[in-house]
Amino acid sequence: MLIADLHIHSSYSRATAKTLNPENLWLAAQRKGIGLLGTGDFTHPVWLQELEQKLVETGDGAYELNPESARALAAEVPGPCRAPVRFLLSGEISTIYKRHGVTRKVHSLILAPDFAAARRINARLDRLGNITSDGRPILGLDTRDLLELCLDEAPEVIFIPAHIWTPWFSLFGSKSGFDALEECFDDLSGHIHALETGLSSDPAMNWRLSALDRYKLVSNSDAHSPAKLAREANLLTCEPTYPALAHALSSPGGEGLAGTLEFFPHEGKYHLDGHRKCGVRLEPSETRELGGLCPVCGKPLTVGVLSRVEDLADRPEGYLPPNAPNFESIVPLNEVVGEVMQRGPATKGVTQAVEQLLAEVGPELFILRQAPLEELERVGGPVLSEAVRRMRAGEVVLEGGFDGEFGVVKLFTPQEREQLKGQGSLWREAPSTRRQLKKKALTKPEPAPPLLSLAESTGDRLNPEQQQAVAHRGAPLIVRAGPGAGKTRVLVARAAGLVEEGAAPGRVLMITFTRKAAEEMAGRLAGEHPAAALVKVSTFHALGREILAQALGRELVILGETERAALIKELAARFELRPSWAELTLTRLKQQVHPEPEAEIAPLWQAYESALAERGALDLDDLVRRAALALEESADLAHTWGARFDHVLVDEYQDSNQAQVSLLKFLLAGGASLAAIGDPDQAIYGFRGASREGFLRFAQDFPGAMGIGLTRNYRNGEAILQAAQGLLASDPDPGRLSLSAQAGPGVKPVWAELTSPKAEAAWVAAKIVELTGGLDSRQVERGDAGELAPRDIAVLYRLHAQAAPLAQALAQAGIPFQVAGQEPLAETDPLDFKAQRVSLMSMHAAKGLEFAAVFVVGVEEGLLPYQPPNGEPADLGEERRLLYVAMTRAGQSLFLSRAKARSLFGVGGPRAASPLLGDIPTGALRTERVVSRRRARQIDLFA
DNA sequence: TCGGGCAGTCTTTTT
DNA sequence: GACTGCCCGA
Repeated sequence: MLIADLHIHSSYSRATAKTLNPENLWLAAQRKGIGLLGTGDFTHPVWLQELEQKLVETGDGAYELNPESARALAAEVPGPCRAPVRFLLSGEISTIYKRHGVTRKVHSLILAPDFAAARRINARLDRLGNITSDGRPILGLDTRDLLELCLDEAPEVIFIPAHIWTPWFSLFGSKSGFDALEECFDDLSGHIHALETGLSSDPAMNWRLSALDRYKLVSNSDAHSPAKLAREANLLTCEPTYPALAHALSSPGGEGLAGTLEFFPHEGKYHLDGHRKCGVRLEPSETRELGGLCPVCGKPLTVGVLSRVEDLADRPEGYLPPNAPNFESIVPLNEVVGEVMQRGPATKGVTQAVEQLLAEVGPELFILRQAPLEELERVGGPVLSEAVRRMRAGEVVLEGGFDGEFGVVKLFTPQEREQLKGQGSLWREAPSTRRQLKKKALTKPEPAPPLLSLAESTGDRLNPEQQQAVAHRGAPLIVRAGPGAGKTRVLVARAAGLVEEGAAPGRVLMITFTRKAAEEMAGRLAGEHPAAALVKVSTFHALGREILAQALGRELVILGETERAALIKELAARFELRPSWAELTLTRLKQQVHPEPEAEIAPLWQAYESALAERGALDLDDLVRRAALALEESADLAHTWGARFDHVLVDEYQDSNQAQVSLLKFLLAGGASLAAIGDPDQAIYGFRGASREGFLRFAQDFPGAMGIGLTRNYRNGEAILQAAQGLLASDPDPGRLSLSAQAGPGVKPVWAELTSPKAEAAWVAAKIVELTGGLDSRQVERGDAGELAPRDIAVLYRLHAQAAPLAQALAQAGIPFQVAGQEPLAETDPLDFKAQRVSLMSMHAAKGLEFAAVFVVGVEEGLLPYQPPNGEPADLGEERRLLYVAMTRAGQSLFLSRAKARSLFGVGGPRAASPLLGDIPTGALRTERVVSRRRARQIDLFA
């Protein structure tokens, strides 16, 4: 019989023993009696490298410690324990992602057939996330997609959902799992053959689900230290090779896998239900009676494994399937001896006694399972043999674990201990009074924010104003819509409505400002109505390009951004002008169809234009302007494009500039209808020639215009909206709409002041861990868990230069993230577009997006409003709107923060809070006092 | 013609 | 703080 423990961790995983290296694993495996051991953490490149150096292949994907090391270490293995140890490459991956609107956190055990396959899988994972920060990496990837990736790289991969019943991180977990395996793995469900039952459940509990009949049940230790190896394990009758194991775990018959060694499930940390903080432990029936709520704090209970099994079970307790594999419940030897000696399982005396047993009897699992009781009595005394007998017979006293608290298994009653006292060699040790473990006072966690509806609008129905905007026909329409008012929804519904009324979809034009917005819009249109998918969606730039290409009869040569900068730099030097100023000024000029360059720029303007002409090239800004010019110059062209569309819709109208409006007028010349939507309070592209005034001038540009206001905000909690609207009040506008929050009161935005950008980044990372409900179980067990997925969270900054420390802190915390606009450096993976991560992006880039939680960092003087060194004075109004945009991205939670000192472009020193902060009404924010970590540790020590 | 040293510069974005 | 471009000496 071969004992296999396939799920362990290395020292490269969080909260694991530093001694977890190949040599110590080899030693520990023999002491336990394990013949086949997973290496753990093969996804960690450094660990994998160490394994490659220290292990040699024995053929068929199994490895052993190199002979030199084995010889050198042999003396350290107690004689009766010496036996061969084979390794298989194993690892665990944590996926955290949103599926069907619910945050899912699932752990998967993966066995790779050989080093080459492990490296292939790692190469793919490396492109999708951070696999170096932790031996058990966290990826924002759907578990199904992870399986697909593994199958792509190694079709023979063994993929096992890990500890399937634990509440926080598992396939069937009550907090973030699924009700059926197929919900998780979809079309790839057939590739799953085995399930890991975890410490808190045993096979008997799993047999109660007929849905699991077709799966092999395996048990592993998930050890974080050598001592915990094989606390659960598998009994194999097959050869110690990868293919043999793969066969044993997938063959429909029983061959190969004879059974498992199990914890008493009660001893697991999540067997029963309850609240650790409230001291409430409940049986499943009690939980049901209480409606799942804690009788002390009233919040939802942490529902444990037993409850969860009962919820999904379709068979009664005690059901025994035909040909049920065997399983044995065991208690770790140091716990057995600890109880015999009335000492803690990790105390010196117990350790010595265990050592003696290993040296005289054999490996731990042999002692627990097979050693003759007489022999145990001879070495350890009658109490020990009686303890082991009871364990083998299942005569134990159990106290179920709950909400992260381990359960207790007792072999003796106190009276028995008295009676047995004084007998046997192990018993001679004087019992010490058990020290009461002093529990650290838990910091009181903040109340969990009430979940707000993030729905963009009220279900399927449009509100009356939205409806009016959709149904309006005739005169040009301008819709002024605050954040979260359902702009996109109105545009999509309007376009679809026009098509349904009989408009030819190809003659309906939807204009956006970015390609991303265009793509999203096209997707939404396709979802709304099959014919609406044919509506033309384009950016102003793409449209200009199309018009110009037609006018010129050829494809355009467009000067790249770097070439343009180089050219301007060259010319600026010739005319003794600052290149950055020249670039900006040229761009601004080109936002008009007929620019009038002022004297200072005129020579450069002319030189630049002739340089372009010489190359037969255009720059980006030319696309719209030149298209408008071409339409002015050619009546034919103007006629063609004036008749091209029957309906034109424009998104984000506050971003349009004079050249774009001019182009728009040409498109409407043949009588097409116009509907524009936007929010002048979100005009943040003044540097590109767009101004809020352009929006307010709509009625002059398009006479007879009809205006509609959308005032119901479906995105932000009321507290967030109030703070944001308060900010704007410093910039009065009689036309401004007063918005009403539909999503409930929500919680106040948080304001925090940190000492440095690094401290600020660390604070953000810690908050994100909280919001996602912890990324590992230790974090989860600390308190109330948030339920956001990484993709629900964004960190917004004024300058890209702020991204670096944030990225570093998030990487360190193992949070999947992406920095917008600087991805193409690394090779992209086909699964990249599906990966879900925390977004780090500029406030500008965040316009039009929404997130459940938003961090606005660097709310500091000089940074917001940004004051460029020796540049023009900042446009306070525009920067205020920028902060407004940033704040209104947040649905549930908004965090504003600053560093008290920051060095920007080399100049360091203290920095005040942003003057814009003073525009937010006092009381609209909740200031969070942040204690630095060093200080916090001191307080902790003296408490 | 090379390279070391020094001064000047540093947003936000569109195909 | 990091990069570029320019000047100057060898």
